[in-house]
Amino acid sequence: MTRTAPSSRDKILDVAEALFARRGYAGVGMREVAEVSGLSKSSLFHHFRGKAPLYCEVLGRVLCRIEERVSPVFAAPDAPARRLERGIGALVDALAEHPTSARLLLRGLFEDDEFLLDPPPEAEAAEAIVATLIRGLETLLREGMEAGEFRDASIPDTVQTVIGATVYHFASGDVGEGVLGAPLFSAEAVRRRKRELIDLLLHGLSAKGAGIAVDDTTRDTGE
Amino acid sequence: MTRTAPSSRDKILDVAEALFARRGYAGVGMREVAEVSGLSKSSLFHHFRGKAPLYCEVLGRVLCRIEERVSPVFAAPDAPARRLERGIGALVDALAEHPTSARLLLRGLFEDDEFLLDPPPEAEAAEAIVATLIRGLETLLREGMEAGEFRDASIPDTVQTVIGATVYHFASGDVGEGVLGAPLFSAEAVRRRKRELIDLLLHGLSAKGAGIAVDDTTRDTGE
DNA sequence: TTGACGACTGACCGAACGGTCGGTAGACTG
DNA sequence: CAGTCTACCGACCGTTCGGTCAGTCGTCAA
Repeated sequence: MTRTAPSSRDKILDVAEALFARRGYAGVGMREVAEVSGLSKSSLFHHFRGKAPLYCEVLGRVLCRIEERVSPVFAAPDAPARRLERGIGALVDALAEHPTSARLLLRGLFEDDEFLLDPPPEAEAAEAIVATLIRGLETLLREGMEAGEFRDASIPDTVQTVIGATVYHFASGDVGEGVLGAPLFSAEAVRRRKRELIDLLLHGLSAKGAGIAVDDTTRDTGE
Repeated sequence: MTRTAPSSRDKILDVAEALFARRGYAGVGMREVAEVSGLSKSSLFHHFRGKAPLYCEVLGRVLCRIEERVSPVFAAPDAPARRLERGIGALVDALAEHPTSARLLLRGLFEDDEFLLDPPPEAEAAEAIVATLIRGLETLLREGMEAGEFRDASIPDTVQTVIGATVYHFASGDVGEGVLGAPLFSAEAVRRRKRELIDLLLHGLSAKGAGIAVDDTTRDTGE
């Protein structure tokens, strides 16, 4: 793990991050990374053992940036509802800060199939961060329910919903901008996203009743 | 547009759907599709003009299956809340019916960058279906707000949340199963997902107040 | 019987892929 | 000044990519 002068190695990581986010692991060639980085292809193999380790390191960097912001909030001494609120805010901020992050994350989620056989050691660090973040959100929700702040919902499903509603949104690209009719990453759009998400979750998880009646009879149609 | 005997052409589409869902557009070669289909690679080019048109047709097929189930529900004469409830149910059922659908959709969302230049005509049909579904959900939400059933939330953001919470969930693969601690597509998991999603949305969008107070002072930290 | 047609194939093409290798230039150390 | 180390490069390897093409085979209408 030689620490090269930050310039070249970091430049490669930056370029690779942008390209992998746009076209995915299989869609990006080392030649292209080299070209955009202003280095020769051989030099990439000097800094990284191969394409897969490079990809995993890019993914790990993104996950670190997110964990740095989110984990402290989850671990704060506030009430669960307040922690959830600030956690969502921190997650949204983290995803909005680098427009590549959400796409990279979502793509990484899919593409770990290809790394299941022969996984580079860099992949473990990434997996660990994901696990930490998920566990943090789980315990936050559990504490909120035990404290009577949240109603009794399925914790795993709520975690999935939070991930989907945050990561998908900032990964949705042109489709998302079509829905919004405006840029995804403008300060205003990010602010609104944060507010809408928090409002929906705090309303939706509120222990005090007053939802809309649910029609149980039609719930299991289909399949 | 020659309608071949359904066997070979459909077999190719089935195989391509499974492979593209697992490894994405760039990650799948025509050779592999041919091999699994039990045909020679040349035969693929007899049935489809190339890789990109094949991919777009696969995507269109998936979107058709979903639209068939969801659109009638959106257009039903029920009250908005009831339509939303049944629409979510139909969407979840449609995504759960073929485990490849959600992944394909999400991947397709990312990869349309590569089709922006030289888009095959098959791509337009897919775009149109997406637009129809989104418009259906938008008008449903608008009507619900105008009728006083839903509180005044951002319609585009709510659409994004619904897409994220449904499509992401069923596309989340191993990560999702790790969160759930159980299979994603078991009848029980699908039933629970439907219930949790509907509960959260109907609670979260309810016009009758009673949410958890939101702390405005800490809302715009970060960035 | 013939001819047209759709389904299908094997051989082949140029380009791009990830990765290796031998070597060079410069900085730093003894 | 010799030895070493790091950053970097051009040339090259075997493989695989999407795609083309000439041609075979069976079917069916005239």
